[in-house]
Amino acid sequence: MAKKINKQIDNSTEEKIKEAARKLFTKKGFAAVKTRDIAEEAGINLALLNYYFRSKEKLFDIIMAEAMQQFIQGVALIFNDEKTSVDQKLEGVVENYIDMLTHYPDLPFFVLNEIRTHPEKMAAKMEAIIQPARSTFFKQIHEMMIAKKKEPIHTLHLMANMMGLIVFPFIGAPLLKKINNVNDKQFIELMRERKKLIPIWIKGMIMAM
Amino acid sequence: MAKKINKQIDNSTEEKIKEAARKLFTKKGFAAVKTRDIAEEAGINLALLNYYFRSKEKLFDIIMAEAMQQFIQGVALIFNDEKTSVDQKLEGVVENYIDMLTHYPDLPFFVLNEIRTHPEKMAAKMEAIIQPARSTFFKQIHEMMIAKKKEPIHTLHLMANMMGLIVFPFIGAPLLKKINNVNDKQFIELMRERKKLIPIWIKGMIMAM
DNA sequence: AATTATTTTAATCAAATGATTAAAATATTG
DNA sequence: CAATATTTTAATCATTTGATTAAAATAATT
Repeated sequence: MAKKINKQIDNSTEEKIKEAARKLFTKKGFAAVKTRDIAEEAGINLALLNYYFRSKEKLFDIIMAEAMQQFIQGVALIFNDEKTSVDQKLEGVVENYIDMLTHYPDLPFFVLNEIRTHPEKMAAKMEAIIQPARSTFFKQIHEMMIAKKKEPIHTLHLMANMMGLIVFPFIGAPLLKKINNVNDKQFIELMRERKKLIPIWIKGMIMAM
Repeated sequence: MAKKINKQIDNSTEEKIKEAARKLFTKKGFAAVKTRDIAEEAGINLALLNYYFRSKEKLFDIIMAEAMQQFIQGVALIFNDEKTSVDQKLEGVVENYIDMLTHYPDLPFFVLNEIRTHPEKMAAKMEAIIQPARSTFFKQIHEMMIAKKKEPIHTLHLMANMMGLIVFPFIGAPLLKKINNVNDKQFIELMRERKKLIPIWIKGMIMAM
C-alpha cells in the first residue's frame, strides 16, 4: 500500500509500463489499447499496471500530460525570448519542432485528437499553450507588417500556417510518402530540407499582402 | 436472410444507422464507439445493426470508404482538367476543399488516422488518391518553375504545403480557436478568407526559390 | 538471520460489449 | 384475405476487459 516515496532513477517497472503505454497510446489512442496489451508490451503482469497507476485512465492522463508538455516545450522559450529577432525565432522554432517530430512523429495526432475529443478536460492545460502563443513573436510580426504598411494577417492564419507547414507533413506522412514514392530515409531528408524552406515561405507570406 | 435487392430511396432504417455510425465514428474513432451507442443514436434496436451490416467492422468499412471517397472527390476532377490553368486549378481545389471541410470538419482526422493506423488495409484504396495526385497540375507547376529557372520544389513539399494550409486549420481548430479567442462564426469567416489567401501563398512559395 | 516492507504473480470478479436467436410485428404479394 | 416475406424487438450468449484480491517472491532493514 505504501507506494514509493523517492522516485529515484526509476528505470524500473513503473517506467517500463509508462514506456509501453506511451508507445501504444500514441499509436492507437486510448480506447483501442487494452491494459493487457500494455502489460505484455512492458513485459509485466496486468495487476502491476493497476498497482502502480491505479487505473487505465490515470495512466493515460500521465502519458497525455507529458505528451502535451513535449508538444509545447521549447516553443515557449523561443517565442518568449525578447532578445532574438523574428528571423531567429522563426528558424529556432522550425528547427526545434521538426527535430522533435522526427523523433516522435505520432505526437501531434495524439495531442490534437485529445484536444478535439475532450476539449473541456484540456481547457485548463491549454493555458500553458496560450501563454507562449501570445508572446512577443507575434507582436513583433505584427509591428513588422504595420511598419511595412502591409495588411496585417490575423494571428490565427499565421499560427495555422506555421503549424500546418511544420506539423502536417508528419500527420499526413503515410499518405504523402505513398503518393510520392518516398521512403523513410528520403522523408527524413525532406523534413530536414523544410527547416530551411519553411522560414522562407513564412516570411514570404508575411510580406505577400 | 434475403436482404434487400433494390436500394430504392433508402431514407430508411439502414440509412439512419449509417448516419448515426458516421457521426459517431468520425467524432470518436472505431474503438471508442459502442454498437449500442450507434443503435441509440439511430433510434433503433441493437440487433438491427447486425442484421443490416453483419458486424461493427463491416459498418465501419462502409463509412470509411465513403469518407475516403469524399476526401479525395473533387480534387481528382479539378487536378485532371487539362484545360484550366495552374491558377484556376489552385483556386478551384482550395475553394472546393475548404467548403467541404467546413461542412465535415472531422473528415481529415478520421481518414488520416485510418491511413496511419492501418496502412496495409488502405494501400489498395490509396491508388484512387495516387492517380489524381500525379496529375497534370503538378506537371504544370514543375514546367512553370523550370521555365522561370526556379529551383523546382519536391512534389512532396508542394502537396504537404497545400494540404497543410488547407487541412490543418480544421485538424487544429479547437486549439487554434481557443488560443486566438475565436468563436465558431469567426472561424468560418477566417476559413472563407483563406480561400483567397492560400492560392496567393502557394504561388509565393513556388516563386520564392 | 529474522523481521518487515516492497514487488510481482496467478486467479478471479463484475461489468461491458459484439453478436446471435427465436419470436413478434409489419409490410408485400398472390 | 390468406400466405409469404421483410423488418423489428427482447432476451440471451460468449468474450473481452478493467480491476481486485490474496498469496508468493524478492528486497531492505535491524
